[in-house]
Amino acid sequence: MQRNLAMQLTSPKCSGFAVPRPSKSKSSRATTLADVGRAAGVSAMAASAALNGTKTSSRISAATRERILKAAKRLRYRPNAAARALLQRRMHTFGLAAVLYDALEVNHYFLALFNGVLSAATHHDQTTTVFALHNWEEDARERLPGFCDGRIDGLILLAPTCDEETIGLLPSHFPIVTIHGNLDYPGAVNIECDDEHGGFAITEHLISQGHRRILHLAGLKGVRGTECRVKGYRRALQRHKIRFSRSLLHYSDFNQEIARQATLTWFRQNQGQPLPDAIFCGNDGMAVGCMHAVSEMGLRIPDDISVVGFDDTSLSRSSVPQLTTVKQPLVQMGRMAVDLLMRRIDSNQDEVQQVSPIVLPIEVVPRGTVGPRPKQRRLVPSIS
Amino acid sequence: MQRNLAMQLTSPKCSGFAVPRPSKSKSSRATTLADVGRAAGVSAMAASAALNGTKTSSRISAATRERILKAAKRLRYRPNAAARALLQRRMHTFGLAAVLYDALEVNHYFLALFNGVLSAATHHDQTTTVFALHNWEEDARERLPGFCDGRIDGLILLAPTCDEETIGLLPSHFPIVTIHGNLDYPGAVNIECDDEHGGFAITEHLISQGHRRILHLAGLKGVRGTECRVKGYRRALQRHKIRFSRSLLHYSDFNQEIARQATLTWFRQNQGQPLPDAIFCGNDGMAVGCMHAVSEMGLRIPDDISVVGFDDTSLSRSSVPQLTTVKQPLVQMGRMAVDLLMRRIDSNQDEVQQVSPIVLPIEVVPRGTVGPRPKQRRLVPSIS
DNA sequence: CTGAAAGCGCTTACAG
DNA sequence: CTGAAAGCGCTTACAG
Repeated sequence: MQRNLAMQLTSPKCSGFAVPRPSKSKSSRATTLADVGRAAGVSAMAASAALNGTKTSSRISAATRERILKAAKRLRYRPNAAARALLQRRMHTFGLAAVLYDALEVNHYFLALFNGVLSAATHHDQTTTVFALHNWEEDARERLPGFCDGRIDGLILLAPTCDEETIGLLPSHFPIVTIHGNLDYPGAVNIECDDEHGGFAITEHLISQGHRRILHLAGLKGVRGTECRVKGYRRALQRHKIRFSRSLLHYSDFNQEIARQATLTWFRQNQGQPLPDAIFCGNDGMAVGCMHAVSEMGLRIPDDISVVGFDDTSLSRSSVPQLTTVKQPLVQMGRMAVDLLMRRIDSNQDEVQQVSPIVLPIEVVPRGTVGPRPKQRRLVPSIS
Repeated sequence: MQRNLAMQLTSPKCSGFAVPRPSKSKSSRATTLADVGRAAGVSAMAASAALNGTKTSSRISAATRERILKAAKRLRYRPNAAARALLQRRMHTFGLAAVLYDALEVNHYFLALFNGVLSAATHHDQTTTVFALHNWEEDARERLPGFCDGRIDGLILLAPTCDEETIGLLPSHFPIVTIHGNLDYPGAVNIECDDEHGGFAITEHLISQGHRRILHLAGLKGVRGTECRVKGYRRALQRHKIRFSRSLLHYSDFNQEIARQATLTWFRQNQGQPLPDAIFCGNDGMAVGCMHAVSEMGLRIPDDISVVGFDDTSLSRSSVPQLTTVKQPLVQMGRMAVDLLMRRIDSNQDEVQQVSPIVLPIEVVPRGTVGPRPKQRRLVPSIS
């Protein structure tokens, strides 16, 4: 019991036991400021001043400074990051926490955001530490707080299903930015895109091609992004006087294989009904799964049926034919998350600055999976 | 001049200037061991002993220890990572350096390895810091050594084109593992897979389906992986008494769009020649680009022509039809890199332990893009 | 068996 | 204008 508590409290990395100091011999020890000073015949402090170019450096003569710089270069001196961090309370590193399913589409989505995050991090001279969580429930609650132990200065959460309790466990005032957060966490900025408008625009795009019987294969029920897209879908139907049919809204999950199965299931349940003109999928990975299912049933895309996705991840350009989809500016969102986080880290964390959530615009990207509405009405074929 | 040198020497994160200590008020300062001790009415050292469960903890009475644990929990105490690192010379973090093109296929390849790296890192209670490089030349040489300043305990390099000079710039004895390294760097373990056999096996697979006129759209010339695959391709032809034709070996690059263009170029240059039975592409992304080109020319896969890739990244399962390819155990390679690195970190770095490179087996994965050799001989169509 | 001190590597504020 | 000291938060070896 007491043991357990101790385990909980200590950082996971030492598993409750103090790690013995490794016996490194001199040869493998990194060069220190003292080494540089010794080599240049000055104190460590003088070396520090010369190398950092602080105002105190003015007192070091040009000749001495040159000697110091030369020694530092020769010895390949690098200021120790841990020592600096201890002093400055800054690791110049932030964390990126995400649940990385094995599933494709989450990866593609992650990859795009990650590109943005990394490029902005490099720009700010920060490094990025990735925390791969198993889920946003127990695992996040158990491990996330432990990461906020000085190894990172702030945290970006890809938090589609993160709840308020989890956020509450983190140190108060810890700089946090969420992307596609499921809630507006107090004190955290959220970045998302206009999902409702995305659902609206892509549905309207399909309607503009003559489609009227549009199946929406939606993402995971209850997730904010899913519900907003459904809302947009329904608004577009209403706007164009198409009656919403409950049988044309089918919830599934953001996963290629699950979406493939869900498509087959829907077709099985609706045998003999009129074939949908088009299928609007919750994201690109789902659309690819849906395309596989449609193709298995002997239907051609876009001749027999149109299919669209959401996100505009790299998947949409690798499918054959390429996928018509809704572009979320994912790379930009990743960059923005870093910029916002940097601002929060630099600012005084005590002034509670409630920033309103950032909502980015979306854009329909027409590619090859949408065609005109088929002339000939067909029924849903029976599945062997 | 002197300024420049100073800039070079200081860590990039502070850009040559000392960062002023941020004035954090007490409220946002993290709980320290002293705080815990004070709350429990003992010294910081006693608190440390109780929380760490070291042998010295035996001297702390059960009641006192419980008081300390309670205080620590109440105050949400987390041992400061920087302070620990300073003492232990361990950040419990390693770096993963890679050039992350915007191009698709490198990302897919990276993603698979990254999954393996992250899962093994979690298993070892380590965290992973990602260093995104622009290239393996100037950028790697300039920035990589600066990362070895104590913020990471070791480095995994995805180094397809890294040269020996770059490795030489890193601190000697710094634990390094390379994946698909282009050279055997002294002191670094390299992990790769049996590319030669992969090229051989997939070519033989095509031959077994009756194909004889096999175009090899190879990856970037000069990269070890590329050349090994070419070698395997040629060995398979030879084994089956098919004369190698220089016109059927076309070097390109590991990039979807470049491969698409290269395919079109090859077809343009070979108009009127017999159509290849099959195309063996340097990796999956190239295969997808090739599929797009082939499809643009009005040819069907696999009825008119077969296409195969290499790697078995997630791309191969998202194309329609799904791609026949060669499986590299990328996730496993990522895991293995971490395991090896951990062993190097834990071991005494002074004993130069030259480990022989690790070569993993490959496996042909038959999917939907390979069919029997078309009965009817066709010629390369002309491109509009 | 317990407490005070030393030290990891660095920088800053403070004596000389 | 320069040098020695203090301190970031922690742990370990060493006096009492």
